[in-house]
Amino acid sequence: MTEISAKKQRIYQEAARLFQDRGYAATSMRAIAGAVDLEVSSLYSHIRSKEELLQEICFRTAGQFMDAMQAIRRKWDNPVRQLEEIIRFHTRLALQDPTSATVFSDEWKHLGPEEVKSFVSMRRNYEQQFLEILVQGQRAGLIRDLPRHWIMHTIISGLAWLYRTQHPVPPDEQEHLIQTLLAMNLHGIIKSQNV
Amino acid sequence: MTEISAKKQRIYQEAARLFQDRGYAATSMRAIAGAVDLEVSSLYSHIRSKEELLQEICFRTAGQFMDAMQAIRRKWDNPVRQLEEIIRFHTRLALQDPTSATVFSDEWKHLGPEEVKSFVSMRRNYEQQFLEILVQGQRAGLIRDLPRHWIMHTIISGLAWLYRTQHPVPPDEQEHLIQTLLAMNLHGIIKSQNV
DNA sequence: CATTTATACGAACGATCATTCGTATCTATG
DNA sequence: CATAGATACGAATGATCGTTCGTATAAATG
Repeated sequence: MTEISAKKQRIYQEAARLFQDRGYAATSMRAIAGAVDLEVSSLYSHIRSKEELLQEICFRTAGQFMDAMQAIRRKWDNPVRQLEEIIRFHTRLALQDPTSATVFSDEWKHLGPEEVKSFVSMRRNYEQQFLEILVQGQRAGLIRDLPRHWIMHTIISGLAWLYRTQHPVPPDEQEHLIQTLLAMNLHGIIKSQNV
Repeated sequence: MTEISAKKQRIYQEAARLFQDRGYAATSMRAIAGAVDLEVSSLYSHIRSKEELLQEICFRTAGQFMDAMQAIRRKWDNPVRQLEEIIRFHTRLALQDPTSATVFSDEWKHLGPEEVKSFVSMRRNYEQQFLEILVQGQRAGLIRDLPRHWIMHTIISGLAWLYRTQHPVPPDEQEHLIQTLLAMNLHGIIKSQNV
């Protein structure tokens, strides 16, 4: 019944790729149609509108982030370990689905007014949970007493190049990359330890 | 003679703001005209085209980055100090002109084909100089032997939230923010020193 | 085989886009 | 005052946009 046709999946995939390359506003339905070898009008046999494409990509990715955050907070109680797992998840998702990650991160502002409100609300929820982890880490004396908002934004923003730049990282380097990102975020890039 | 009229400056300023909010493609000349209290056709008494606005913003900001990089490399020879000054400059520019910084960072892909080539070439030059600083720091044993491209992208990307998110930082907090960003990038967020 | 259902298409619609043109007004200079 | 140049405007142009509609074909169902 509610089976997702292969063609529909293909449309979403190509739409995400085009949204990443040119941005939502600069991507025409004609361009999407061309990418999936259809005429423009034929697209509407599969999707309702251009904005539906954007909505699906944004909220599906948002759901993945929310689910991951919840799972991580359930599974571990050490806040530093939780942070590590969050960075792990961001990295894996960015490498596995960079186009969706970019659309999620950059193009959500082109959603309709009510969808934007819903989206921002989800993101605020996510950030709130992130901040709580930092609070716990600081209370436990594990994390430096730096302003938590600045820590959070720097960590999240510092991972954005993974999907924004088109540097493809081979799968066998993925764990090396994650270890490097963890080292940088947790211990910085300076060798000497006199802080 | 080559005096820049106040109205022209105003147009560039409002254009950058709109490009940041809605993106280049989704910003109409009518919206820009409305923001500076003009009719659309009147804009063309001051500027040549919509793309000229984008070009000016992108390449002016690119020039600022290139100049800063050159000045820093001339003034200091300690690579860690050079990195510190780069982070300082990114932060100051992001806080002082966040709209231009966003356009520079996100909207350059809407430049024409030849301008994109020129822009990417400048950015590659900048990144090359950044990498050289990291090489020197690693050779001197000051910077951890992590992959340099990953270090560079993480640092630069980790500063992007300063202009991307609309968190206004009051001027008297600016130095505190810079110190926090330096601490995070150089030494991480973890208290314990057993690495 | 007959009938429904899903998919594809060409043509067209109204809206909006960036830009141009002729003209009017305003400002500064002779 | 007269003239010239800069600035502002309304109207129009051609292009492109997302979407709809009627129809045709292909696939699935009875």
